[in-house]
Amino acid sequence: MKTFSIGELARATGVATQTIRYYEQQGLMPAPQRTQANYRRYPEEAVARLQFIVHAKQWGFNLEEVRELLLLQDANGDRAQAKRIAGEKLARIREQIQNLRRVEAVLAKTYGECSGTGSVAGCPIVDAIAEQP
Amino acid sequence: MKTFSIGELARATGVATQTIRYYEQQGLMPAPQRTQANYRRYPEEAVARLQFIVHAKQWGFNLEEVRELLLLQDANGDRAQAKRIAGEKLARIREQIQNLRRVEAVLAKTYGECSGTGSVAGCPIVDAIAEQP
DNA sequence: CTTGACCTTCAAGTTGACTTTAAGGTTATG
DNA sequence: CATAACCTTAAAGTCAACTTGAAGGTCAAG
Repeated sequence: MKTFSIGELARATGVATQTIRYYEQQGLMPAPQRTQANYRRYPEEAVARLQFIVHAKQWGFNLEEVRELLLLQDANGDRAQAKRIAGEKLARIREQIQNLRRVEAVLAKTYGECSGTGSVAGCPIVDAIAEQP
Repeated sequence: MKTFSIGELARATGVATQTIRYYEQQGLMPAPQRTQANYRRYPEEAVARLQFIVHAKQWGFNLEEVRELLLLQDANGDRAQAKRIAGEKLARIREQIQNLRRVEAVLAKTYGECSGTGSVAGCPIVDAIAEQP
């Protein structure tokens, strides 16, 4: 079974070596075995785990949330907990979408109304922001 | 015409006094006149300006963007610039919405599929995150 | 005339997620 | 055997947008 130095792991995943050490320090990546020279030696699973972290981050989970998900996996935790975490995240995502859509609607409307010529005084975009959101 | 101490301005807008000073330092609020005792004295317009900042932030503009909008107003800049700033913001907001919707769709789907019982191994939510996003 | 609520400045601390720096040890290649 | 490309640690720096703290000046009420 292939093992990886931290640099190889970095190249395999696109995550900087310092960031991998940071994840270890933050308890997201388990401390790997060391060589005689005290170099980190990662097993193949480390690639998948690191990729899981990268993916979860791309999904908008922050490191704290990623840690929770990983802990569940490590502890072979129950699915109810994973579902709870995902449910909370889903609620937050939906809230964010609502907020952004409200902004988008008004911005798109005023953007269309704005002539794009003349002084900013009376500009529908600027006026919309000045009013209550 | 009524004038305001920094504390009164803070109470009128819900913005902490230190934050008002910070906005001044960052060039968002103009430096107001001072009393003999070197206390800040704000004119009534300061309330509207500070509220504009608060609203723009609630709209998701960051301080840099708010500064741009305020500069336009101060300079009585042309509407084309305001339209450009708003257009850029609109594009970013739409991108954010797209991303969030993608996440929401998969999360909602897997959330529905997840039984909520049993071990996390094979949980559709966790599996979805482990795969490419 | 003192107490407490204000106000002042400047500097440092906070949060999250890193990145950079410093100062050194190791290993592969020519 | 030298040199470049690795690796190690601990600590400090970065960013945005504040917040907190220290050390002190001012003002209104009782």
